[in-house]
Amino acid sequence: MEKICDHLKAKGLKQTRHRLTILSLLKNAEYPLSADEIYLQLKNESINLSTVYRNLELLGEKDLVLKLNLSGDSRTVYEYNSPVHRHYLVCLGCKKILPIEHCPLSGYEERLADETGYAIVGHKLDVYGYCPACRKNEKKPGF
Amino acid sequence: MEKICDHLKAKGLKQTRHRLTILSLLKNAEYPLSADEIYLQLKNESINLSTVYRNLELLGEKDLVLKLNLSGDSRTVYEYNSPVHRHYLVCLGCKKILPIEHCPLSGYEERLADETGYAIVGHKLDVYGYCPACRKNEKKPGF
DNA sequence: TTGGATGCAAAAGTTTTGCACGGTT
DNA sequence: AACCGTGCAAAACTTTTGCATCCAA
Repeated sequence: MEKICDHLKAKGLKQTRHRLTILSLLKNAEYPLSADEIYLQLKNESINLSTVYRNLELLGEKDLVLKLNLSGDSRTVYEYNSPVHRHYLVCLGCKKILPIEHCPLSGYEERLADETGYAIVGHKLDVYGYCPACRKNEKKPGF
Repeated sequence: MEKICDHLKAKGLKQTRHRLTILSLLKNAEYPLSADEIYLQLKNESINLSTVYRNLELLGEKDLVLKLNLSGDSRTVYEYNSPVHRHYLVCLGCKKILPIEHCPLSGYEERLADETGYAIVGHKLDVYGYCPACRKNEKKPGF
């Protein structure tokens, strides 16, 4: 929790109650959350949905959280930007999101930068499939 | 163009004027298009936006087009589902989308399936950076 | 002819914004 | 005190849906 305060200070952001709560919620989340999910978890704090969005936007600009768009979900989801970047294995049946521990793309960005002349900032990799439970139920893709 | 008709027939879909136009537009597109972009390009055909959405949804269910959500854009974009799957290099400055020709993940899905017990259906990889032109202008990420 | 396709309008869902007030530094 | 943050309401934007009509098979 001290660390979170430090992060905010380091980025020149005020430490408000809501800001701290949102960031801490994301830091402890198992998987990325949408603005609305964050809002619902913080309803008892009497926070406003606009405040959630405004803080997520700001935290994103300061690189404290990442803004993601995963397939099959039109909403934007947010995750704490840990120094170790993560990839996800998304179940198309039950929508469960499982972090993938190691990145299979080490070294690839450098090669691509050489080929294209782009300055590569990062990448996003999501893998889709069906978890063991959903394989049994033989659920079909919701597309 | 014959091929497109065949695809529709093979999936048991009626060949309507709008359906053919949308699919052909996507097939020839250099990069994925949003529903609204498709609508604007087809305005002179006096098509309705709902029709665009409904067709995209249907074509997606039949695996003729893919539904994508790229980072930095909350809209859903659609691409023709060619047998060769594609990845994209997205410029965070000018939003240009460049296809990446070869997939750096061959073999990875099998390994992951073994590790997790998931049935892997596919993956999505997008790489983000700044194109040579935007590197000069030193544009900042729009987040 | 019949079921799917379409246009139109309205609704639903998500995200942004204006403005007045309140809180942090 | 000054500036940023917040709540509230409204707007903007994206996507879906109900219903009457039209069209492809």
